[in-house]
Amino acid sequence: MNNIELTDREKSILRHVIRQFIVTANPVGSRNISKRYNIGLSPASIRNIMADLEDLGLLGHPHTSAGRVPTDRGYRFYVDSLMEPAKLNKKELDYITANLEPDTYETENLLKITSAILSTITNQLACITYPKFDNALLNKIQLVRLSSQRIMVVLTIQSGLVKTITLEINAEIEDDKLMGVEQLLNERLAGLNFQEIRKTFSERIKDGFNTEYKPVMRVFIDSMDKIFDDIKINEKTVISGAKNIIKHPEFGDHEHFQSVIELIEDKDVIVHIMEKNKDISSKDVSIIIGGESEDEKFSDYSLITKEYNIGDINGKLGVIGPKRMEYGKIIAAVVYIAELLTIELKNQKL
Amino acid sequence: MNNIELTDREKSILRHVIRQFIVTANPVGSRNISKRYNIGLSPASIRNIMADLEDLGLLGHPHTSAGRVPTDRGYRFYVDSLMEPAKLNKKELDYITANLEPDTYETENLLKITSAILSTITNQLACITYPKFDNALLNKIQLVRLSSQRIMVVLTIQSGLVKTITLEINAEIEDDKLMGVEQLLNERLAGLNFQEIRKTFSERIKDGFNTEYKPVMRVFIDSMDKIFDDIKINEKTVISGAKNIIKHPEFGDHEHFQSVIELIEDKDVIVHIMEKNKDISSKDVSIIIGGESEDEKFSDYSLITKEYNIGDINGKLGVIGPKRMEYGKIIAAVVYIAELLTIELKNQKL
DNA sequence: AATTAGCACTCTATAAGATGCAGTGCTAAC
DNA sequence: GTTAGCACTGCATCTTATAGAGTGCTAATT
Repeated sequence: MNNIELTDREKSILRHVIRQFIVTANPVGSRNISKRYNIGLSPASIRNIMADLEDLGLLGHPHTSAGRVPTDRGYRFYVDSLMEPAKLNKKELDYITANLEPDTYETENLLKITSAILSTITNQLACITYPKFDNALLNKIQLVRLSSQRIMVVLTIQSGLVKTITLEINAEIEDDKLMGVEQLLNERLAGLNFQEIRKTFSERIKDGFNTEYKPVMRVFIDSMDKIFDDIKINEKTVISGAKNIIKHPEFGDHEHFQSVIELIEDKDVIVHIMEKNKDISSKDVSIIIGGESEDEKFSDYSLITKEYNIGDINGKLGVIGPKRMEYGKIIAAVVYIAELLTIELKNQKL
Repeated sequence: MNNIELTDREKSILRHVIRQFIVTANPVGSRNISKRYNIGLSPASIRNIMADLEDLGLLGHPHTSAGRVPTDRGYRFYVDSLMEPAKLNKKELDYITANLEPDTYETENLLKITSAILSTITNQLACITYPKFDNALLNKIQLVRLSSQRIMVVLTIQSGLVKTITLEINAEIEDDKLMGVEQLLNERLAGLNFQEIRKTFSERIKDGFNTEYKPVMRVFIDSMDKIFDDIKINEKTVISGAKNIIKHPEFGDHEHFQSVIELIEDKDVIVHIMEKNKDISSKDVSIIIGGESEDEKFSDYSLITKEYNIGDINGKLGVIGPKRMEYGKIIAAVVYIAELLTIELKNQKL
């Protein structure tokens, strides 16, 4: 995909420009580089190289007499070939351990806390999706009678997470019938994943349909989507840290400010971008830079995400910020927290 | 509390100033009023009256040669004595009916949708708290075995709402003991409210403590807070509509922008203010204007809230915006939606 | 006695210059 | 291939000028 060949000197200049721009947020000039790093080249030579890099589409100009600014392609090259990996420092690690205690919270709250931590450490927006139940393996179904006409369906999945759904039934159901249905459902569905159950539910239980259980089964058929459908991710996705991200100089004007608000309130854009590149080997960190997202609204941002796992199910967490972000550091943070979450949640008897 | 006596003429001028300021967001001058409303007074006379109103603390000046601006006291007088009640128009009513269908959602989602609607109609921030379980009357407790060492406690309250908590037990519990405990708990606790249960739990079940149920009972004692404690309101409170509120001219600069973000991300300020005036007859609309909140961070905002009820429990919903808001209209919206929610939720067999 | 016209004054917002600066691109010299 | 030199460009910032909206006070008017 990225078959650009650069000389060592070009790489060095490109790296300096991007590094410098990430730190200062100002277009980087030739003189600046020549002086700051004693690179053994005059500003004029650096200008020539910069011009070449611009021809290659790696750098750009805001206007004639401004310094150079990385393009999306420039960032991409930097991330793929130039950047050296970073590590979290002691202070950051301490902050995480001090604040993240997965076993003390219920899942939803854990997500909020994790997101807040990730955001604080990176000084960007953080987001985290609720784990997807699509691949969840059903351990068992239990039916609890709430009142004469309402039952609660309790689904336990292999990882130990529990999902409950309340069903309305327009008829009195005797206790023994309820237990019969419970047993039937368990026999037919236990061990399967939700996706599979959705596809083959009617088929699997159709013989139970012509028995005394019919009225209850009907309710289950009707509510199947509600019970086994995946959760609506963007309702459960947490995005936090607006107060961090708006301090960056790119959000000085009203327009960009508004764009942050939109990003946070309509989670669809972010969730969609996070979901999109699912075909990319899902264990790795995914990095999406500006226009690569193919979403106009996201063209000023970058997104770094990674999967985390809770037994049989998984979600994603990530960081969103202006393209001018410290990729190395943020990747380290995302990876660290995703892995921490995965390990801790595995140890936890959910 | 507000024993200011004004002449009709003063009232009229004050009303005009506030009305005008609410619409235009610019300090209102004497000439402006004299021309716009043919009030039969020259600018000079109006200036005299304005000066009087300023002495009374109802109006203020941003600087010497600017027009007048309402003070908190001015708004308060307006809201209490000057404003005439407004009604929602057909378009707004239609919008609400088209979007709010309480019986199709689970509670948490319903809150989100309600908040979004309220925000759209008023063009301000909307917020809504999860109903407080403090006064909830316990209907019954059910214990569901999730695995050998985990049980789910299902609490059904009178209104039909259900709360579930998962407990970890460090010992194998036989089925019959579980059922015995369930029965015991129901006998002792059903019909009481959560607050009462919290206070008297150990007392009420202490005789069950020296029986074969001891190990299970111990877990209940230890987890009592988790089970019967009130939900942490600010975790469940929904605030939405930032994209509406930031369009108002008062949020032109960075500082005010940041203040909105803080308000949304740290819900504590809002939740605290909403909770504070609970002693005021809780059925009525509550209006808090700027400094009346006694919170520095809230001094530029007003808050209009009302209670809504789901059977035995209740929450609050409200609108937050700059003090320069259309009080009449927003009160109408808050009242209407709170009542709609209450009625609809009553009809709903939860 | 209340109202109004007139006027000097104040503060702000906006536009228009003026100036400096950072940086480029090109050419010619090294 | 590299660098010095130079003309040029666009932006940011500061200053200054100007217009406008509004006040407060005083004196005239009703």
